Amino acid sequence: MCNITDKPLDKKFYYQPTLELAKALLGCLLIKETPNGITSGIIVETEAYMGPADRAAHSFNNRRTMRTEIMYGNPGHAYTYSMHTHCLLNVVSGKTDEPEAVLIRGVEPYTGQNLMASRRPKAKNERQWTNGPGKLTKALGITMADYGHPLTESPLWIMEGRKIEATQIVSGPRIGIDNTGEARDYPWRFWLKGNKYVSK
DNA sequence: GGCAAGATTCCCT
DNA sequence: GGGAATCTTGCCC
Repeated sequence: MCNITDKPLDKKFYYQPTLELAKALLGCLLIKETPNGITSGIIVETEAYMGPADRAAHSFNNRRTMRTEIMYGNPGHAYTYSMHTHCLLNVVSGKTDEPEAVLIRGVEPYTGQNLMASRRPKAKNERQWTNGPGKLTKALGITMADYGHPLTESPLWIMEGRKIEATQIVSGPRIGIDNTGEARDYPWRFWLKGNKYVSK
């Protein structure tokens, strides 16, 4: 399928429209290097957050704070967000001053399974290592320290992975944003049909 | 400084 | 299915 020593995706990859990027990221390989070793997973589930017009987005109505600042810059950077006891990973998209992002909600383990297992002691099976946005960051060792990191460089990057046919991609409403009015129903969540590492 | 809320996960009344 | 866990951010409710 692919070799982990291959090159990261070029910066140009991130300059496509956010909804296109959310679909293009499916099948790509997300890689994280730590002192303990290297882990990677195939992206199987994403959600698009469409900036100022999207009530569910942190950058809704052009809200600009220390936390959302990275989304106003160039695409292709990591937007990590701390949620309760967990950390979530987004890929910044949209050009400068277009604060859009794609949330990574699920990956399929590819390399470093032993390390993932040790980082996810509560998981009862392999599937529970990475079938959720907070789980996959823990399994891969992604933390708030990765905020703003360019996804074209070590130690956290994305490269081409599995080829995905358009017919394998399914879309539907996003998850966990029930109190955001009409934005709740937008079909901006994308996943690979039948993949068991999809969160729901 | 303080407090409320949150794109979640885990465990149990 | 419901509530606790427990950290960061944002705004002063």
